[in-house]
Amino acid sequence: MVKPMTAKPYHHGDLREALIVAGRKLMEERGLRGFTLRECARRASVSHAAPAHHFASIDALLTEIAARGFHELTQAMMAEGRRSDGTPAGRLVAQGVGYMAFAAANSALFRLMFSLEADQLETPALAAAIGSTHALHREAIEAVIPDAPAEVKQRMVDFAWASVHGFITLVLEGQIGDKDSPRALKSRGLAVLSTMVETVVRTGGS
Amino acid sequence: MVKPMTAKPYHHGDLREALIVAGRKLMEERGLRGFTLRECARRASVSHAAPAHHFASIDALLTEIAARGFHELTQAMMAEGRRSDGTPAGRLVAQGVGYMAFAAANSALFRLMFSLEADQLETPALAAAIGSTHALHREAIEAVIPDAPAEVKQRMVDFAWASVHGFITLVLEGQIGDKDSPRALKSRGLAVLSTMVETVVRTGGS
DNA sequence: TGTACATCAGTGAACGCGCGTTCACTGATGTAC
DNA sequence: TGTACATCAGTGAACGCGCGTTCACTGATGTAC
Repeated sequence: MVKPMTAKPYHHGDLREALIVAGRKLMEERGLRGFTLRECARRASVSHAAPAHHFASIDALLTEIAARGFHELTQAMMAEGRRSDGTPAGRLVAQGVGYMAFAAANSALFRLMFSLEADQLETPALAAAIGSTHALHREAIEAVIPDAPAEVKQRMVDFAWASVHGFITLVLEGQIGDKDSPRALKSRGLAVLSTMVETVVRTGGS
Repeated sequence: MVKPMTAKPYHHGDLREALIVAGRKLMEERGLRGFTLRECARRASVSHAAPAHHFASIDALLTEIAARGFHELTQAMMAEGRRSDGTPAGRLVAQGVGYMAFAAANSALFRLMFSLEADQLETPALAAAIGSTHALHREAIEAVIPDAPAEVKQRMVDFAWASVHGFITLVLEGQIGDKDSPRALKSRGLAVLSTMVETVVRTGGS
């Protein structure tokens, strides 16, 4: 008696990973509000009690998904940075473009990443992922103004991040450019980015 | 037979208003996640079915609370603006301070205000409240750079708002300065604000 | 190579929960005459 | 000034829902001997 190939094995293989993938997709489709463990299980074709073997709670799964998000965000920024003209200023702008593009393409995930509770933020894997994103941003700023005093660098790190994050957040929440075409919106974003980089150069310049 | 003064009247008097007030407080205490109609009713000392006479749904109540929030935000910005040195640049910074202070003092409400769905944003009362906030901000920018071309003004409106909103959002979400004292954090915020206003002046100056 | 057995990763039933909303109702209010 | 009556704003019971989590279980896997 040969089992057909389509028979589902009793063991999933890598349910943990499957739940993360399914959860991420669910998040994008339904938002945080529509995110449930049971639906994640359904999408992974598994009973709703199965996830308990891999995640202690729904928050643990969300935290893992957010950590992946920060990893991807960092990757997106790096990829865009590599595509830039190679100057420090060009790279800073490009990373900003990568940041905004990632947020726009994964808005629910992005929202999740920036609405985590304090206890979630303390999870080592997540903290590490966030640390990488921060570090990448800091490096890009420091490359633009290598000779500036530390406090100025810190100010510019805050400032640059705030303007990029603020702009795309306001766009995602419908506060900016809800009547604009995607093209017009992108141009407004680029304007913010170039204003930002000019400020960094001028403020941190020797 | 005289009824004691403490006897609850059958009719509430102004349940609609009471629900908004209770809801706002609940939002601050429990966040959006812990916000329920039934708890609002409980806090207004009324049966859980009573709110239906005043709000068609829980979202309608949330929308109203958000609209109040935008009103208060505008008031807070104006109040801080009046306390400034009277120069256009000083007023712009002061309004930014008011914005950040409001967000910090009402973080859950602030989060609600910036996580509204498209259909909620279309509610006339809310749209009007948001419009006032936008207008106030725009005026402050235009006063700083009255002679700049319209596109530059628009760019600076976007830019200034993005940097202020981005900074305080990142702080509230624990991404910036989670190890800082409130005093240190405020100084980082002020640094962002002064960098912002310098940029506006320089970019829009004749 | 075979077998016993511990461990792991699933299942499906059940629990308890609080929610939003609906419904028939009733007490209170205010207005027309 | 009094009365009938429509309307309004509450009540409390009920409905149906899907959720997270727990539990005893069982099938599958892998390892020691």
